[in-house]
Amino acid sequence: MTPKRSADSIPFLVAGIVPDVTGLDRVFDYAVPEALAASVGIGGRVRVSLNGRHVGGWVVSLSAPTNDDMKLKSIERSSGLGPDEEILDLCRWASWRWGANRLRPFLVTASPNTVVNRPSPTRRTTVLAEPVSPAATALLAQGGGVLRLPPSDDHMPAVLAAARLGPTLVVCASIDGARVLATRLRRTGVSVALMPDEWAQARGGADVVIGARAAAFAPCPDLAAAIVLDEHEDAMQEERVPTWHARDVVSERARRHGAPVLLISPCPSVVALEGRILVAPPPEREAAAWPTVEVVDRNDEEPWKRSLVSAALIAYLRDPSLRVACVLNTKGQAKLLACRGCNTLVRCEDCNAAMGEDEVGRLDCGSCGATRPRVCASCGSGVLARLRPGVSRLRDELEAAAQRDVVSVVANKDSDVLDDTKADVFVGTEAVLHRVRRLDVVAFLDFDSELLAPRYRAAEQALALLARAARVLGKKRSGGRLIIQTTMSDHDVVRAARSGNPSLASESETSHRRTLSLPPFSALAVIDGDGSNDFAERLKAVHGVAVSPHRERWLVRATDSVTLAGALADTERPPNAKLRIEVDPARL
DNA sequence: CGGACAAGCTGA
DNA sequence: CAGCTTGTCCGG
Repeated sequence: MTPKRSADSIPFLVAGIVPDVTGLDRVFDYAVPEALAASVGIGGRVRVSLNGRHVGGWVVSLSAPTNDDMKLKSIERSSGLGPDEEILDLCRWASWRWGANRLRPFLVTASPNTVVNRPSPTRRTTVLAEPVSPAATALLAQGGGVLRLPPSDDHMPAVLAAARLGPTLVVCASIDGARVLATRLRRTGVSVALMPDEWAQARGGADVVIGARAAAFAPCPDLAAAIVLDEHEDAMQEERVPTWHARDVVSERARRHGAPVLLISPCPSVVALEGRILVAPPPEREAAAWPTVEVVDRNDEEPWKRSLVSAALIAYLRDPSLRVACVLNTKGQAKLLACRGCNTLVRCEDCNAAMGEDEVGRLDCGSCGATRPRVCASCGSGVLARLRPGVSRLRDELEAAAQRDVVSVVANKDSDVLDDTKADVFVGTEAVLHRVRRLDVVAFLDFDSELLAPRYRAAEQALALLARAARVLGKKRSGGRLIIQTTMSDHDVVRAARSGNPSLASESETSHRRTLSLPPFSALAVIDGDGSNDFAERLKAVHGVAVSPHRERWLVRATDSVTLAGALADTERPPNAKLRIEVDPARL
């Protein structure tokens, strides 16, 4: 459409602009001067003057001017490329899907970190590198699905299978993982754009565009296939609102292109599995690809006497030929309580999760929010014992047991390098799995606290933790040992790891979620902030949506994510509300 | 978000 | 009533 220019004061084109200003997510109209008409396109980044200050922004629409547009301010200049029209539309979808009501956070994610004025020309090759995964090839031919690859299996053959189809988007759980894979892919002659730094090359058309979560919004012209590696990882979901998930963004994006998606994981989430084909290796091969798992049953001792340093563990600690990591997650979890009278662990009567103690001395379920008096449910005794030692005491205890130096590995500081040559025994949070190399034994000292964590995804996250350890240890024949200390040796997650068959966990988790109507059998959102009471009241009227109070906030449960997103988008927000809407909450 | 402006509070 | 804080509105 060629706009008419009847007078000099009527702009050549009118651009809808989203300013790059947090807290201000509205579209403002600006005139596109004829001189900029060639360099300003949809999704492009521009500088504009807004209310007396110069700010960046994105062009989200272009239209012919009307007579009302005579007094519009003009765009000052172009400041490079942003998302193309398709990605812009994907941003709109994601904004709707995660109840964001604003576009800016997605536009930031979809834009390069530096000014990119033109795409970098990239050599497009025919990918012929070997080896190619036959399972991945077959699954891609069926339109994609979930590929369960054991923890220490190489991802390259699956990525190469996808790259044979044409331009492929690969989303990894970490930027480090993406970097390693990018380097290996380049060695095979494939052209690779590593996000976020090589945005211009991605836009120019690389064979493989690869990066961490944000790469879900990376340019990838003529997308032919997409892969999400380690779909089960928490890092796949943005932790701030809008809490978008790379799996869901990539799936929607590929669907729009008719491109197949592979969700690859040693322990796929039940959300990933729902409605998708699952391909797993033959059971014997998969079992062999997990390390040897040894379960130390902690039921043998009375709960308050139980040491985290079991006799079985001591044997490994004392073997000077073994490098041992002891994992104890202490971050943000309630202390476990047990009854001194009958040894029963204190659990919620409604949802079975472990209960903690609140400030007023009542028992408090971190999972469903129920509370009850501080009394054992099975024997009525009020004498409860806390089951958690301090980490420094634990280090001393381990050192005494090991009769050699024990290094405690603290949370990931900026210095990712840890001198892991000074000792052979380590203790710390799961960070030890990322920061210590060459381990022979990984011991989860208190796996109950993972299995009973007050989050509805606790079981999946517990298995994810075991998978991470399994990746460090390698296959059974490499001799690594995974030790799980727990009172719940029959738990499906423990059985799944021990038998190297994640279906044992995912099948029971699926039926559990179905029974409790949790995702993927419903869609959840948690709402709080100013105006949330009014907003929740209005949501109650929407068909297919249930609203209930949950720990000082509102829990919204809908039949599915489309209903949920529709309800959140169509329900009027109170004026001046400062709502915080967390769709698909990672923990609940 | 950040600037403009109005309304409310305080102390001399 | 100047000087300051707090709240509300608005941007093209």
